[in-house]
Amino acid sequence: MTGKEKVRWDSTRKIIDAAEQIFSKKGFEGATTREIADKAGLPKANIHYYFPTKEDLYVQVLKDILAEWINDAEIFDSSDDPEIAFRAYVSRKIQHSFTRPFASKVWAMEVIGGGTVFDVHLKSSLLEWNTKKCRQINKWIEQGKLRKVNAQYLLYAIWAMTQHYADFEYQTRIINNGQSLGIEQSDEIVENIVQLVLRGVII
Amino acid sequence: MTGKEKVRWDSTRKIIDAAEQIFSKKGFEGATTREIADKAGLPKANIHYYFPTKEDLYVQVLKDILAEWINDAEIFDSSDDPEIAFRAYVSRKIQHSFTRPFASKVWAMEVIGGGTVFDVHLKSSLLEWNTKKCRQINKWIEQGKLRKVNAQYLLYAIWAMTQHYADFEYQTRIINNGQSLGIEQSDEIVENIVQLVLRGVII
DNA sequence: TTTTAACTTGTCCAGATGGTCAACTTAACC
DNA sequence: GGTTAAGTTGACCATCTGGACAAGTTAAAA
Repeated sequence: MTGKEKVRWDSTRKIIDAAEQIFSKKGFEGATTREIADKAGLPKANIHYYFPTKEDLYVQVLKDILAEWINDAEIFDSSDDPEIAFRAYVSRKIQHSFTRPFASKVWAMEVIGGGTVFDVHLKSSLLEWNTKKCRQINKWIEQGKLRKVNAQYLLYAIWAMTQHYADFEYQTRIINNGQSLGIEQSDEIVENIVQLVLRGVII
Repeated sequence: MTGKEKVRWDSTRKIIDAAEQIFSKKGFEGATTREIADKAGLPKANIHYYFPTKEDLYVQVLKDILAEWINDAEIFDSSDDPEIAFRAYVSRKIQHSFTRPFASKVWAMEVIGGGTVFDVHLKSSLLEWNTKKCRQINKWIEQGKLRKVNAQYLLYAIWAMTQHYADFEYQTRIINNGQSLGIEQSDEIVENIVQLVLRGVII
């Protein structure tokens, strides 16, 4: 990758990173292209060269995030042992809360706000992901590895708890005396969520 | 309450209700006073008569929500039996997800976005609430009623799971074939969360 | 070297934004 | 019934918004 290719790649990367931060603070409507441009260190017109509209950019940011989550969830199928699978999945998800804190927030804002963009571009990917995971949990139940729980509600519970540490980072920081929960606490957090889940579902 | 008093009360109520909806869709920056006025069925200038600035209105909406949550959590102290207390609290929280769906979303957006307003006006109330609840859980642990768990993380877990059904209603709806989880499912949801919590903490 | 397509950016614009204000109506108190 | 304070509202404004565009620069192909 040289010359123009590299320039294109660098610029889009810079723009998406900046957009992720601004969208995560203000949501789609509240974010301004100027602010995104400033954070990216590029003129506003340049943003519009790579992403014709604000919405195009927003969609790209959301697609990136879902792709990463779907990737995270692959690990769910990595083991036939639900304990290992749950722990691996939660662990990855929590890691990402710390290493890529803005991504999940953009998603959260989009969904909370009613998912206008979501509806058109992301619905089917999410549904597919969800169906697959439910099927896996139900398989474990059939195999007698898990208690007979509602797979969907269990998935929501795991989702909710892991998301919390990313999305509500600000709230947990306030409660933790203004000190961010760092990567050092992540093992503790993971273990806590996993314990709760396992005691709930392992026979 | 007659005449002017009633007028004032009616108008502020209408405005706050409308604001709650708009803020929950667009966040603080994305919401416009015009849109709030339209939803409230009042001229924009009238909004500014009761709430001089957009931020004044926003703060009021957030304060209302926190007040309700603090009220919800009173029930936590209503019983010495943690099982009864947890069930009552989760149940109330989930009820509110259905009866007042916008409130929690405004809060979520504020916190996710970094809590500028939160910081100044709501921090201390939240901290006080949190400390009290942790103390109660720790008391139960000392009394041997609960397993030795980290009270703070347990509180986060309960918080996250209950919030999920309010904040991510849109996502759960998509997954549920476009059909909203109605008040009819609320018992099921409550029982699911409570079971997970109880299996995790009851000795 | 010339040509061409990709990229950059300062400038501009129609429409929207939060908020003001002055003219007005309503209801309560003397 | 007259005075006053509370409430209403259309018109207005400085500023900001997403986006268009034309004049430029860069780098790769001919």
